[in-house]
Amino acid sequence: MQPLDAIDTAILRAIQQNGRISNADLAQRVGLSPSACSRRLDILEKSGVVSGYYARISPKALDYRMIAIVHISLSGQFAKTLAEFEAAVKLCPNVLVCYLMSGEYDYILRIAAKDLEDYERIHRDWLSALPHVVKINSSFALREVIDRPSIGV
Amino acid sequence: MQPLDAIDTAILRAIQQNGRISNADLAQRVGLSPSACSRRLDILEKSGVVSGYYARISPKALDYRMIAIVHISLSGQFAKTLAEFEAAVKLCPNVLVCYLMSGEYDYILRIAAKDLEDYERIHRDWLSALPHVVKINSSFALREVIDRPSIGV
DNA sequence: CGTGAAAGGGTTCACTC
DNA sequence: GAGTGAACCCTTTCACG
Repeated sequence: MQPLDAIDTAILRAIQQNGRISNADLAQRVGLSPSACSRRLDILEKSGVVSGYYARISPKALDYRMIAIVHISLSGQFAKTLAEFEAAVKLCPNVLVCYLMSGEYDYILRIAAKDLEDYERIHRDWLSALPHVVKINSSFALREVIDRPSIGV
Repeated sequence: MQPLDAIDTAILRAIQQNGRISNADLAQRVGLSPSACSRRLDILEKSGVVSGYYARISPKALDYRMIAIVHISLSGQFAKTLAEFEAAVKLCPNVLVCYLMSGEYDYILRIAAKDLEDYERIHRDWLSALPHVVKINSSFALREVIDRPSIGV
């Protein structure tokens, strides 16, 4: 991937804020003709810099008002242990993010729940049932300060 | 917000996967006429269930290969202390996510960096310079298992 | 990279069931 | 609420300078 110039950067910034902007408007905003802008965007999409377009659904509007951050430790780091855990965690729709980590805990999860009672259900029926888990540590978000879809460019 | 029926759910699922789907295609996919589909989507947007559309930029394509999870403790929980910290953290473009938390640490951050050297720079120039910080704990993602933009509907 | 034009498709009405 | 049909606007995408 060749480095991005100022115009590519401006394109990325624009479509990151508005994924449904038309090519004509985008071109005007970055100071390019529609054809040139379309060519650049095409390259950015085909090269994988733009990996897709998504609608953002507000969790609150769907009545998901709680965000929990959960640290999990497993009984070992064998490949089979990790694979089985990951296959199981992928089945839980409340898990928004899951990272395999270095350090004290093996996994960090971000989980959406409707309320504390809902979280208790998730904890009981999903988290505690995950294979190879030996330690679960939950904490709760009091406020969302930043939530960017990607790095600022 | 009134509860969503099966068609609303199907609409949300579709636009979550493809934010640039045309209303005509969307209508066909959920089994509605274009006009009815447009009306429903309009309601979903105006009521805030759909909070926007955005392009997903691949951090890897921009050469950001590292994800760090950082736990931070402040010297107090006074409103002024939190406000000053949050104002400062918002200025760092590498911070993708920041939550004010209950529990042992005050904040959890998700940070993108190009490599370890880049992360050291961020740690030195940004994190350590944030006001009121008394404790920083960094760990690194070995693998991204799940990263959903929103909850599955 | 910009211009211009052609073609194709999408959105959005008013109206009906 | 949902479907139909048509008009209008806009977008995309060429070939060429």
